[in-house]
Amino acid sequence: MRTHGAGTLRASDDGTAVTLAGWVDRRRDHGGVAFLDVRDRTGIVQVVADPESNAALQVAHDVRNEYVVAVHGTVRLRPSGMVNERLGTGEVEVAASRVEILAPAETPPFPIDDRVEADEITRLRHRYLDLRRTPVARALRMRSQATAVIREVMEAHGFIDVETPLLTRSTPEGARDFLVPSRMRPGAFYALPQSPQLFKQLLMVAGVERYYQIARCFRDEDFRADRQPEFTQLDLEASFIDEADIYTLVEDLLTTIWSRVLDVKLDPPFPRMPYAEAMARYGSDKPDLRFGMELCDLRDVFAGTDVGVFAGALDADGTVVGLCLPGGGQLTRKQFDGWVDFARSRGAKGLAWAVVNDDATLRSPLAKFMSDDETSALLTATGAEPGDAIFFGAGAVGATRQLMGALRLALARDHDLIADDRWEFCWITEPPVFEWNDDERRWDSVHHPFTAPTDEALETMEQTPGQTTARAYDIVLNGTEIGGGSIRINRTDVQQRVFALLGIDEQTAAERFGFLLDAFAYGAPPHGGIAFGLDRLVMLLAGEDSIRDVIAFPKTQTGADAMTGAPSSIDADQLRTLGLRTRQPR
RNA sequence: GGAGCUGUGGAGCAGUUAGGAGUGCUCGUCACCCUGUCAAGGUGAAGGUCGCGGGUUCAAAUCCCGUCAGCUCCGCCA
Repeated sequence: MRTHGAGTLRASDDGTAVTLAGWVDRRRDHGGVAFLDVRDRTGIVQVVADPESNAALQVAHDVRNEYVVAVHGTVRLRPSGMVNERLGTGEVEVAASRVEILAPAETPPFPIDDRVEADEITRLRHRYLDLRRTPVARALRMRSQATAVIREVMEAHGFIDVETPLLTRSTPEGARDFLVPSRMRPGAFYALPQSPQLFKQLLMVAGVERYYQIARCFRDEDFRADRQPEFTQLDLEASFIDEADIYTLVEDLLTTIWSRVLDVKLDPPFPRMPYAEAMARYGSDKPDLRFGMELCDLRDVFAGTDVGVFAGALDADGTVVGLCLPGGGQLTRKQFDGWVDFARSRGAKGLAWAVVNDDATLRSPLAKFMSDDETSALLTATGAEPGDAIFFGAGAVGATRQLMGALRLALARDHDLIADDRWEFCWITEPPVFEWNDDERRWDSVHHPFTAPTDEALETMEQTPGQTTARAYDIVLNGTEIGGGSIRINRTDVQQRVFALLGIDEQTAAERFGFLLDAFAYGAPPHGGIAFGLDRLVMLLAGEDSIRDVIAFPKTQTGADAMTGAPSSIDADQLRTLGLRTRQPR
């Protein structure tokens, strides 16, 4: 149907007879001559219809934006001085002998224009039009490139792609499941997988040794800019490996992706930071290392202080955390109040602040309670200079660090302190195995119940569950967790001890994971793996702020597909077939 | 479950703080004119339940209450 891509034509094609087909990106009609910018997936080229070919000119008068046309003509160099340097094809144009309308088009509900960002809901309702725009199309291509490189690298390392079921068994742990009713067994349900976790471990027992899959996963939880109910993981698992093997493999994979997709050279190995250190220095298990502003432990500075809130926190075995904002002395009282509100909205009782004066004294609501020794120790500890602001959080250790970590990010964003041209990868290692669930009064898994504790932690696991470190790792890029995994438990005795701590008795374990435990009885190799959030990875590659921008047909925050109208009600027959009845929603 | 922001011709915005006639800007659309534009240009025209419902008021896009939708965040996401 066509001989060339519109965007591929160059001066060297001068004189070539071509047939193009694509959409009319824009028409400029001068009456006696008309220009059509014709767009296809390769780009845009200018087509000229002039009186030398009256038939073409007549059709050109009739076409409108987004009409689908075929153009027969000849490539020629543009007259001197009329080169368009913003177009790859700017040196040439196609002199049309014939223009054929393949399909007319309504005026689109929003401009198909890279410069205009229409309302997101309008774009999603007509996603097929939104996808015509360059930025969105570019993200899809980048995603395809990334998955192509992933397959290449994984195959080169001897991994094989194995598909696992989408209709599987519900597991009450973790995220809420999406459920699918069974017609054959009314009242019974499949669950869509939250991840292929159990299957990939079974593949290890099966002797696959090296598995990977680009797998769709489903979690019925609330949305964020980087969370959709269905998303894609690069999932992998290998036998007879340890953490170092995973790090090497992943660093090779990511380095290759960045090199091939962005032509950016990364510099592995990536830094590794124990979880406890990340929490202490950044108040986050996914620190953004593109800027400094580390948290500052002020417990020593304020030991025995007269500042009431600090003393109260320290007496209760809590902490005082400082955070220095360079140049923050410029903030107005109202702005400081705004950050206090920020802290309160995140559940903190308050947030204190101080500005460092030129003479190294403090301007602060708390200044009159602080001794000179405390002030100078504070400046030394935080490294604050005159003109800087220091924020203080006080309270329970975990919550305070988390609050100050969130404040660190928000302040840096607000003051544009984040270098957006950097790729700061980081491994976060040895997170806790268990976390205390205060509501349920029990220990929960941080990762999942098959995560192996470190050898050292294993000895004291029962005495101090909260301090048990895991052979687990997350990989973080620019403050976004892009992947996480662990070395799994392959010894029955260890698995039983972990279940015991989690309050999962033998019978419950058998009901929920019996098939896995049975399998492990037949010779389970040491194994481990990792899963990447592919959407997040591509989001960062493409420089986007939301994974919706790298998913062809994403859902809105209430789980709706603005285009198809899903989820929709179903008719009574379908319900009857499945043995279901719906209740009137209130 | 909770907090915040947004909703004004087809698109993007201003107008809301301090109530006074659907007021304005840029683009698009339609008609006519136009032989070198590339965000073409010129002349003219059409196009509005100010998200929806209720309230206050002589009078509401503007104030109040409710509600819907979108987005961001907290909780949630082994």
